[in-house]
Amino acid sequence: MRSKRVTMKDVSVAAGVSQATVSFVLNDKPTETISPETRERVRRAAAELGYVPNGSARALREGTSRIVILNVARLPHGGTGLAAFIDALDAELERLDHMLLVRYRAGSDDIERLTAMVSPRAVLDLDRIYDSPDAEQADGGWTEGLAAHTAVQIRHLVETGHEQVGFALPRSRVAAGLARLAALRVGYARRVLEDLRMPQPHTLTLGATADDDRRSLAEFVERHPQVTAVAALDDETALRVLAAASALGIEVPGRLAVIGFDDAGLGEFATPSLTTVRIDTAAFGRRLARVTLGLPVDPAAPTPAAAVVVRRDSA
Amino acid sequence: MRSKRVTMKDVSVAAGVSQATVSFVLNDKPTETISPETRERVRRAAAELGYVPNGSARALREGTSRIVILNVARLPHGGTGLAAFIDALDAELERLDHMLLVRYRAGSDDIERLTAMVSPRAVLDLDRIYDSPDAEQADGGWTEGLAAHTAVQIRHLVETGHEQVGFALPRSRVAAGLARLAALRVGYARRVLEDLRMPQPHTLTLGATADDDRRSLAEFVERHPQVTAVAALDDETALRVLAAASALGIEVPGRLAVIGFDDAGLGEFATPSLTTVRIDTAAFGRRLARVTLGLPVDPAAPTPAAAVVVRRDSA
DNA sequence: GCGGATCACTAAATCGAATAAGTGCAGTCT
DNA sequence: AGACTGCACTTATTCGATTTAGTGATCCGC
Repeated sequence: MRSKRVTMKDVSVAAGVSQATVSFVLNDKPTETISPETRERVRRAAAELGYVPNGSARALREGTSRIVILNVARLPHGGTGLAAFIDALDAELERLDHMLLVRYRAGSDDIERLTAMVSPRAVLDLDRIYDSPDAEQADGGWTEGLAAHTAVQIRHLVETGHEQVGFALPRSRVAAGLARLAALRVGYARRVLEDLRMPQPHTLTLGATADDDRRSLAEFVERHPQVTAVAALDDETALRVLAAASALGIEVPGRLAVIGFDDAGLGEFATPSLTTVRIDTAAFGRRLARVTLGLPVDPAAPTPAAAVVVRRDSA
Repeated sequence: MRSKRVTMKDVSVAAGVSQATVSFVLNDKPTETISPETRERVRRAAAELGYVPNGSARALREGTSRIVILNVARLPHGGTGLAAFIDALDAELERLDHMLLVRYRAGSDDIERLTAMVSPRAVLDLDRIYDSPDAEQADGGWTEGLAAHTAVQIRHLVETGHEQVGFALPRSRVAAGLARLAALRVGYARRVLEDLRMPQPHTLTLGATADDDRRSLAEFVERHPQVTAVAALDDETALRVLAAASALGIEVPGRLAVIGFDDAGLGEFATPSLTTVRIDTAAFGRRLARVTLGLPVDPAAPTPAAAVVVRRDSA
């Protein structure tokens, strides 16, 4: 029952040509001249036998496999933006005959092991887009987009009349690998406020438990009574602010408006329901796929991904 | 600057032996007799040059790479149990000189592509433990544990005096790939209740929006007034039940107790805070790693992983 | 002191694909 | 007619590891 893998040799025998010819046909080598009839025969034989190229052999010969690794420090808590990003990246890579695999547990030594074991075409980093041998700036517009999207979040607060805003971060998660992302977000928030000639944000750092959150928030509102709205790092953080506010009797959005980031699904079910920013990361994903493989980016593609405020009750 | 990869040949030259000898030494081939001095020389040379075996070459020769794929249908929403499971699986595989990579986007054709491209040692499925060529029942005690853990969840409700319980499922997620897991959980719940000579559970299926949830819950409590507690598929589902109950003015846990599954972190911050089941999945992960690679399972290892009720306010 | 076993290795084949370097043949140019 | 070019392929090498089948040297028994 276990029919062994079909190799190029099998295809060549079936088509009555040499193995090299099969390779030329199947890879559409433009430098080689193969007659249309032979091409057809080879292709048919390959299809009939169900030939699938062996990735290991290919990787050995070419020096690099057709695998792209996405490095994620910790298990992500499903924001829809992240999911869509991964989906799109994956789909586009698949179209380009590559495959996306995700690696948890970052670490520099890990990347070395990874490189040796799978010779990936590139290693991307969710947090910091990692350097690949092919594309120096394999960014795909991510950070650029991050700035734009942070602007959408902050601007919503300003446009709804808030003059002094805060930025909420979870301490534990920041330590666990979101440090860089958090720093970027805070930086962009500062810049947006500067551009709008608004005062800089105060930082609200949550703790490890619900009690910590309450204490932090209580202290925060007391220390900064002029702050009437907070933008959170993500929806989970925002939901924690909501919970703490509810426990403290702080009215949301009356006394304090709260806005999340990267709609995570659960926000809709909170009370008050969470206003957040929904990001169309699919375009990013597709673009990053091409950039990563060193392909030209379709200039007609919509470059600046859309981010819209999902306006619910909390802001 | 870009010093090319160190190969076995390089090591053999440095150690003054043949390439075959290097392979024998580095892989500790028991059938071969190599003198201690030579072994030492080879090892030193390899260490000095920083030799790392090429995974592609190895995979080509051996027919299978040292990569294990964990197939996850959709982006998971970080339960701590899942995270710990993945961490432990990963760590143990690393100890055994293998590597865990995660693949989103399941699908049978995908597995074929995957097999061809990376020749993984095994493909595991978060939902259903997938068959690998080596281990027929590469289960690692997962389903067995799932039964035990579901029992812990249900028993908590029964022990706190509830005579008729419900089981809450999200419709959308069930469709999106948790179908099998959900079916297993419901099945185990039924069995536990049967064993306890309690009535079978009624199913509460949530919808797509907060409004749907409210309607579903309102109908559920009206139809089944005797149900005083619900066990949820996971924490996210439980939090949605909590939100709907709060909106409907249904007292939790007074009128309806709610218990989650696989402590997801956010439950602590809800009001009322979510009672849930915390699972020690690390032992599973380690065990599964060994089973997957066809290694004997350490009999001294604690087999039945512990699951404890994290008792908070909702049940 | 000579056949055979054991030791400590080495040479070479192998995995499957990509590709550089040929090869034979038809047609073209001069 | 002979050299040359282009076409349609094939042969053979390569990637880096594992592994089988040797190969000389030493040791053992009788």
